[in-house]
Amino acid sequence: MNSTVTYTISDLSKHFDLTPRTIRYYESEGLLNPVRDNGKRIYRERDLVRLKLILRGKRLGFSLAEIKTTMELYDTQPNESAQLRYVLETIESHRDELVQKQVDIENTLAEMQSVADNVQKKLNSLGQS
Amino acid sequence: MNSTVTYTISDLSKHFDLTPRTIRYYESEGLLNPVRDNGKRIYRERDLVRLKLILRGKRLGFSLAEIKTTMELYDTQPNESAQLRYVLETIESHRDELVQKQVDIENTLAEMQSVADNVQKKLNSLGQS
DNA sequence: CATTACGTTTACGTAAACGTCAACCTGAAA
DNA sequence: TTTCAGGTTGACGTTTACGTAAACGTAATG
Repeated sequence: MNSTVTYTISDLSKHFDLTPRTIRYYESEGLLNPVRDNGKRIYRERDLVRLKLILRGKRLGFSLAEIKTTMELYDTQPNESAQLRYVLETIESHRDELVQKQVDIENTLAEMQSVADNVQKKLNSLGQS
Repeated sequence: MNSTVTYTISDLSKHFDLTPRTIRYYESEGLLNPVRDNGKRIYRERDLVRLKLILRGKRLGFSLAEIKTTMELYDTQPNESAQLRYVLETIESHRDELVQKQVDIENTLAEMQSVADNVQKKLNSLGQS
């Protein structure tokens, strides 16, 4: 009972609201590699996961190249201690970058709230006149 | 006693680690507008603030066009209730987008931590053999 | 059996965000 | 006074992330 679920490119296209062109482009850049059935691309669960990672990376402002190297880093499981240490260092720097973004978001949200408050006050006083 | 602090383009260039070309580009796109002294650009506090906003926006993955319209939105103080309501709506949608990014970051950090834990375990067991 | 839907590759086009000259001006320092 | 460090405006080049169109294959459907 090997119920391997598969998807066509238009399945993914609809589900993630991407054009087929975009999905093929991600493959050409080495971010996806679906199997082929008579030339046609067949996507499996693994590709779905990768696509989600790509889109999340893009939402966070990372380039496809960055997303690729990151996924490769997390995929490969090295055995040499030097390599392992390198992975840890890279994760560390990625973490720092993400924490910086958190700070940026917090500050931006706070500023937005203050602007929104002012606008709301203006709206209230205007409706009351 | 009008102590108006000013900066040259290379001042900003060094302080923000940007090339002059980049700073001029931001101006050409309407994101900055320094005054001129005999043709030369003179930047004041207001420009510094704007530049910080630009860089923060970029760190969060926004385009220069988005950053521009956002800064304009927060700059202008409309008086019509329709306009005020529009500002509130826009802020709301920006907020949603930022909150989504927060979620993305939280999830990413969690996954990174789990990978780091595994790598660390591997490193420990390797050093112990 | 012709059409339609869906897929493929190849290739040129495009917008954004700068990099990289070239050719020029200008004020201060040697 | 020459020289040089720093500034200016074009203008063309480059990378990324796709859009778009052409030309073709294939499988199901009326």
